[in-house]
Amino acid sequence: MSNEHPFENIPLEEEITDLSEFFKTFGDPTRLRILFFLAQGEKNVQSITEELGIQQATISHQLSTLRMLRLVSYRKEGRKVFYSLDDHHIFDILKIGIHHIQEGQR
Amino acid sequence: MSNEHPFENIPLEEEITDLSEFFKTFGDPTRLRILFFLAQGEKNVQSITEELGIQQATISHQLSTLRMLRLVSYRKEGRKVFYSLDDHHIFDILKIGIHHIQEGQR
DNA sequence: TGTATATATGCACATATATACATGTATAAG
DNA sequence: CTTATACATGTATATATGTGCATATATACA
Repeated sequence: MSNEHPFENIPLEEEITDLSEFFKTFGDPTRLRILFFLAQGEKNVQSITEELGIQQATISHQLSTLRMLRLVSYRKEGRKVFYSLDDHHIFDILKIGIHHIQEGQR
Repeated sequence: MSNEHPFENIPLEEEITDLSEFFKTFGDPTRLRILFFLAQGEKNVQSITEELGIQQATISHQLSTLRMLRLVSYRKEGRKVFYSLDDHHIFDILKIGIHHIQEGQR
């Protein structure tokens, strides 16, 4: 995927805006923890809360952000709500990020 | 790259922190515009300033951020400074991001 | 030396954002 | 209908962040 030709055309204003919102969503430790946990498979809110040891309201707020930016999808089952990563892009970006970080250890 | 097994181990606290800083850097329209421009090849500060039509000081501030997070590298030539994308990861992440955005048009 | 050009940096400020606390809504169970 | 459980949402607030303005540094050139 790398070392190809640059982007055919520089993205439009609107795309830049959307894209920055998209990436911004990865830019918070709590949200990243949620995403990495979801990378293990579908999880409900309670189990996320327990895993991260963070207030339930905080988790819900962040899940709301993740939903809006389409980083996660969800499914209701009774009063539980199960979240999962929205598509493979999310997984790929996390992987590349980790690689970049780990290669950069000085 | 996608649909593989989840991350072997959930990243360490420090990796999460570094990673969120890394992604946060993509989460600003001005920085994204700089990155997309640099994806076309090495550019000096002046040309970036002209391309984006933004204050020189603002560009330098953002380049400083991009340098610290190792999204760009640079090279001095006389009093000019030429910036370029640091490694292929940066390019790849931008590409995946664009794909995600463009697929998501409702 | 002195001046112009290219870039970086310090500081201030307005805005954005993450979290805590309280409360609302929905579903299940008795 | 009442109570408990799972989750979402509203509001307030402290902190982080992007940008503008002024100024500093460095290199080239006269």
